[in-house]
Amino acid sequence: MKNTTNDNAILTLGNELCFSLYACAKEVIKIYRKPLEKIGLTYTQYIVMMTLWQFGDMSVKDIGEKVYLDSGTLTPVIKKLEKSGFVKRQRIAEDERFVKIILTDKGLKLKEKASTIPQALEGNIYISYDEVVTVYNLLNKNLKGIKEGIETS
Amino acid sequence: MKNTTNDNAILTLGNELCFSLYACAKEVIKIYRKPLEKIGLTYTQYIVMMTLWQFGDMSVKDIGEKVYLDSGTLTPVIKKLEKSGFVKRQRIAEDERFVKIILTDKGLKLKEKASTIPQALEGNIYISYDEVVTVYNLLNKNLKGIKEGIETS
DNA sequence: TTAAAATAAATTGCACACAATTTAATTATG
DNA sequence: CATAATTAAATTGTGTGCAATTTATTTTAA
Repeated sequence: MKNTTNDNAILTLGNELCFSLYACAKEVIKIYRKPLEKIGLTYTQYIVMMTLWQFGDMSVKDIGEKVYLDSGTLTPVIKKLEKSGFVKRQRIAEDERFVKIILTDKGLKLKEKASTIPQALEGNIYISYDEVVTVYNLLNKNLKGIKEGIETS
Repeated sequence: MKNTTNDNAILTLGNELCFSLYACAKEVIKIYRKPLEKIGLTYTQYIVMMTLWQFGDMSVKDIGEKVYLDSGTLTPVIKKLEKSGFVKRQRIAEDERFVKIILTDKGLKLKEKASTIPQALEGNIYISYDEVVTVYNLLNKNLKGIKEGIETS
């Protein structure tokens, strides 16, 4: 549902919200840094691995659509994951333009270790469970709108 | 109000929320890129300028506290703003450790041009005004908690 | 059917973002 | 009062993030 009001107030507040998003994302990701380092991942590598754990082996393009990153960012990130031994890269025979990213045994095993990562948030969330649900749903609603807005532009 | 529940659900959902924050912040900031480029700013430079417009001349440290960035990021950003002629940098006589960032005439005049920047969000916000208010308040509440949690740790 | 258009990755260049360290200045303390 | 501890910026090194371009491959169309 696209907002088409002429009211300027939402734009001014949206501008403030943009900064809050920017700052809050950075600060929350900072909480993850140390525990992720212990299992040998950066946050960007972590969300790529989570995508592979959840959806299985997939192309760079498909990963990019899930994590909102393009090949310019993903190629070096995935190459580092390969160097760490968590994934393998393989051109797809049916269409050599695609590179399939495949979890190795080591990458698959990492999933268990990574299951403790969300505990880093313990004591670092200052809104209630219901409020987390509310923010989560509204951000995803907005994100979906932006994504579809770009696709159809 | 620190959340101290043992319930694991909020951590799992918090982990998902972290990604939504990360993705939503990136996508919204992307909307700003072109209009900001027209007035000669990046998003990071924009939030530094907004801080100076709102609070007046201040030190690198004080800017950092407002925008959640350290001198490692701010020093090169501010040097670019200086090269563009929007600010001047000046050591404070009373305490030479501090560098005061001072708006130039050009930097002050930019405020008017920048007042049109939030219009970039027109047609790109897919939640209602009330929902924007809700997300904004909850993110700031959480951000405040994290900030105070770090200060007192 | 083959040259043009489209597509997926990779590459390039620029701008952060941040931890860790260094430098310079100020304050605290024995 | 002199040295140690602290503090603010700057520097260094690594890792994104993205627009624009390039390369390789596949699809479309004349």
